[in-house]
Amino acid sequence: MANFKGVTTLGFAILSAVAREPLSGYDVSRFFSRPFGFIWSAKHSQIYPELAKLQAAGLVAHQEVTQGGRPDKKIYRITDPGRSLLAEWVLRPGSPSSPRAELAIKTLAVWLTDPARAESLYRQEIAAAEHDIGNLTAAREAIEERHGRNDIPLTSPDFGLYADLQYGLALRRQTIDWCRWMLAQFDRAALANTASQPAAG
Amino acid sequence: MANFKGVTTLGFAILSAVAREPLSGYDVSRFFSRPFGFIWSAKHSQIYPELAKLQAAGLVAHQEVTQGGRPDKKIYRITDPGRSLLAEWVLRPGSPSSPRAELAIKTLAVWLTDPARAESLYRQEIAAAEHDIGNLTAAREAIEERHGRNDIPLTSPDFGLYADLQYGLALRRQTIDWCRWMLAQFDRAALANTASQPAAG
DNA sequence: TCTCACATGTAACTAGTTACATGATTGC
DNA sequence: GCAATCATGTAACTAGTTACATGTGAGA
Repeated sequence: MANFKGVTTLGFAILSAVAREPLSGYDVSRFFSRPFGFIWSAKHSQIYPELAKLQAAGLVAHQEVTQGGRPDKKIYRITDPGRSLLAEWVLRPGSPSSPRAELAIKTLAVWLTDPARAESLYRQEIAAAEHDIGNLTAAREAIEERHGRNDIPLTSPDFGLYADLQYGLALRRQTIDWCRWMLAQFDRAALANTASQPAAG
Repeated sequence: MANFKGVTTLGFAILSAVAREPLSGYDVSRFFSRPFGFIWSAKHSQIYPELAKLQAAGLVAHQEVTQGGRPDKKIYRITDPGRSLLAEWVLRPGSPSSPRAELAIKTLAVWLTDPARAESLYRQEIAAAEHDIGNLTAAREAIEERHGRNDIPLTSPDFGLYADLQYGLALRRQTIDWCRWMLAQFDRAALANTASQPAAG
């Protein structure tokens, strides 16, 4: 049917999240926006039906929690078969996934446009990446407070998240470096342009 | 209807490709696998219908080429309205796109598994990234031969591709660094394990 | 009063992948 | 003989996004 034994990649993503700690659908949805959404994202409209499928397959189970004032919620936890299947899937060799970066497409066609106006594109990307770095760093520090810095036990549920935050941080820093390189290209061209024309004023 | 004035991001990706030089659907399809597929990918089943839509909108035009032996082909080139629309789209501020890295999900759940067996996951990713780097470097060198190193004119159709290859290379190198960090985490744990147990033999 | 956070779901649509369909030429 | 490259398309399906739908409590 899908990725591995009838479970999709999204299914395994959700399993990985509830394996760390029991979560409601709403919690899973939040997890896949901040902080983890920088690495993998999903909307609640996809999450609720997927949780139902995982439950039908016996990979998660839920417990209804009645709350005073707030709406009731369903707290999902992973089952033993769910944990086994997840552990099995993790060790399978992965298929290469292709990124879909809109900025890369824009860059491909940037030679058609005015460099001075294109600059803001990369400045905005830098600002967005810096904002993400703030969030990722905060999440990472929260984990470092619970364990030692660079010393999270490999068997701790925090280990995977810590490693992924590390990955996300490196990616954003990388993006910033590249955007700065792009801006330097634009500046180089602007300088060459100024030099070839007699200074006015 | 879609992204900008009825044209989807895929449509703009194809427009960006044919803006560089006239291409057949097959050529576009190849472009979105190697070398550019490391940055944005699309299958021919998506490309042929999209080219037809772009043509219906007057953004590209094709010319049929009869070939001896080989099947006939349609060479698409961008039209003036196509070029204008693309240039306009490029300068629009972009929306953040979310990556979907399977390895990141596996990493989130890696604490459930045997570290010694998980190592191969990261070794394979390193090998794949090194392979990609070879391809990207070859493509980059082909451009550097036509222009100077780090001296591609901003108005050359090659500039955008060069910048994107640069981006792809940086991303793959980044991935390798992170995978090595992961392997170091596993080794650290293995060493601690050995140290805590009396040596046998 | 209005927006935001909490909380769960469905419906309609768009985007992307896999599989089907056809056919010649080149190299192993 | 078999696989790969060239060449273009369609059909069926899966995955993901946007919009619809409902309701409470807290704070500005």
